[in-house]
Amino acid sequence: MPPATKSRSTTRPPLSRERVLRAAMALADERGAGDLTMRKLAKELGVEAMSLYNHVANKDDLLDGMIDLVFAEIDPPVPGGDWKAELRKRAVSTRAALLRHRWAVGEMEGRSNHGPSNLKVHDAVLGTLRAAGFSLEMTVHAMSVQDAYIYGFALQQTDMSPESPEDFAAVARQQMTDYADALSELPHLVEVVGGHVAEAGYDYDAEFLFGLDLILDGLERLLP
Amino acid sequence: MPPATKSRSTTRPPLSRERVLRAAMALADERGAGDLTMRKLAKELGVEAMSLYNHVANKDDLLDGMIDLVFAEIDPPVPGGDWKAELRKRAVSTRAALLRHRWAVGEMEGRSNHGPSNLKVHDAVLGTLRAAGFSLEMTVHAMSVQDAYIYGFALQQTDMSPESPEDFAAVARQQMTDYADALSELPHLVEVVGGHVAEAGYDYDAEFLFGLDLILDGLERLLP
DNA sequence: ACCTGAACACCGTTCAAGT
DNA sequence: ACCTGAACACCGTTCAAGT
Repeated sequence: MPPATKSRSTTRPPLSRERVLRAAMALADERGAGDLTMRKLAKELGVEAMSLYNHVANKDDLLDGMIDLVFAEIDPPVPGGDWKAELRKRAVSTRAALLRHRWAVGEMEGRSNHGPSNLKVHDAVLGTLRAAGFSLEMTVHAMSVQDAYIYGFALQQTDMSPESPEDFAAVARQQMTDYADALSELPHLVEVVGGHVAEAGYDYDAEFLFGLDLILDGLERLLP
Repeated sequence: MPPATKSRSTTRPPLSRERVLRAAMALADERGAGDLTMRKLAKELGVEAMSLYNHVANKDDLLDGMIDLVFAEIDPPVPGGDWKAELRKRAVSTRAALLRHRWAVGEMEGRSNHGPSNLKVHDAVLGTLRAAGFSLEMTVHAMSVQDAYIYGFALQQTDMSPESPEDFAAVARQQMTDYADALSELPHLVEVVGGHVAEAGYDYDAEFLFGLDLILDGLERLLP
């Protein structure tokens, strides 16, 4: 038996950037970005707030790191394969990651430091488009429209909370009675939401795929 | 001359929800959403922070109101006209409003109270699609894909700061040297950014219209 | 009815001091 | 090298008190 050094072996493992980022991600996932605080994060790690600054430069650096962890979860497309299938897979995988970490899309605004995982995914997207035969110019267009759509859809989905088509339908019905007074000026909203969504519901997955395929089909038509 | 009542006529006009919202919008436009603070907003209005609570319920209510002011600036489409032209105009006008108020898109996440101007624009979009001949189901799809694209594009544009194609090209060239060590693993990024964007630049307006027309053309093809 | 002073329970971050 | 206590300059919001 080794001599009992003044050991603190039951103590938490030492802090590291990795551990700080992981804990921050877990905290934001559970309680939302608004509740992510240097002080609360430190408490979660059994440490004082000021210790975090040994591993991240500041809160912005922390968020940059967290966001790149989200990008690390994305399945990058493989250049040279079936380009439409590969890009479809990447889009679905990106949306899934943004749904697992709902705080992410709201924090992406204004951020200019793209992390390595982000760059890796985008390199793969560009490579897939080039291998499919798109010109340099068209490759830029094609990535831009896909990214805007994917992030924008995720932004909208964090907007209204009901998740299942059925819940959505219930909310739609409720709103029809809540807003009753204003509705005389909103005939088309009444027709579409009251007459369709309120009974058919709103299926986020199907809705996402509709737009995604519309865009991918449109791009295919532009191939030389 | 009227009797000099104990007047404070040189005083600021009395507070009102309208005046509070306008001042908040001006402050956020000038200094960004991060600098919008109940205390700073009050100072701007020559008043103490606590007075604001007579006109807005809390900061969230303030942001709801500000966002609806942004929607009020959007040119709604006119149902029954040339549907593609009308929806194109609405998309361009939405992007312009989001560019004038760059804080807005980042604050839209998680918000579930849609204001009257928001509802009015969306009612007009739905009406335009219905008048064009889209089914109820397809109308929902069509609005969803357009909104996702418009908001997502705005989100991306607040990401990287350079505005003109030339500035963008300069940044692209700079990045090619900054990231030099990582670039051996990012061949496609080097090809596209280094070989195209670095000299042609990146034109946000043209880029936006490319994706917008791709989507509108795709929708047209789905008309009965 | 509208405004305010003081207070409460928080923030991110710096800095000198500890081990 | 890593951690911390105390402090600074802030936050949003409540509440009782003023006019």
